[in-house]
Amino acid sequence: MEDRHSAPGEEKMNFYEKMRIVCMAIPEGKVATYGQIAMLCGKPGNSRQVGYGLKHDLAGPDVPAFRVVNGRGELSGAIHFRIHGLQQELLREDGVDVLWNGNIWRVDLKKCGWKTTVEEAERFQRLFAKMAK
DNA sequence: TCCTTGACCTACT
DNA sequence: AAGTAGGCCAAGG
Repeated sequence: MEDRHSAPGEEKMNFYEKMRIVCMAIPEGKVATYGQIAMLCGKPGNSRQVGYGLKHDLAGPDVPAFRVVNGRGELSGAIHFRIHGLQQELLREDGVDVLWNGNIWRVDLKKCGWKTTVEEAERFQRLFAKMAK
């Protein structure tokens, strides 16, 4: 039982459902980090679960997983796409510059990172609360 | 339960 | 720039 310990009125939507909402909101031409998504889901510190969820398709189909990179702008999940090189290609189609540094593909977060505010994060929390009602 | 594994993160060199 | 150390935490064995 999952919400065995939840108090009355407490959040009922699970992490991966929230992940889907947040990922779908990443603007075209921008990228988000695992930590940023975890935070927007109301779970700062759960960045590893974002990667886990994407790897196992727990956020549902057609989520733009290719727009998710690590905190240094590296395409650390590229290896896990069905087709080799797919993430780079999709980002390029998005208009994002992807560079090979001799070891791993990366993007410039300063330039194409999705900038989110605390207000925006709070708006997501209210949305989740409403959806779980 | 305890232990290991990871599409991670920050701080520090 | 790139590498390391320590921390993080859900999942699965």
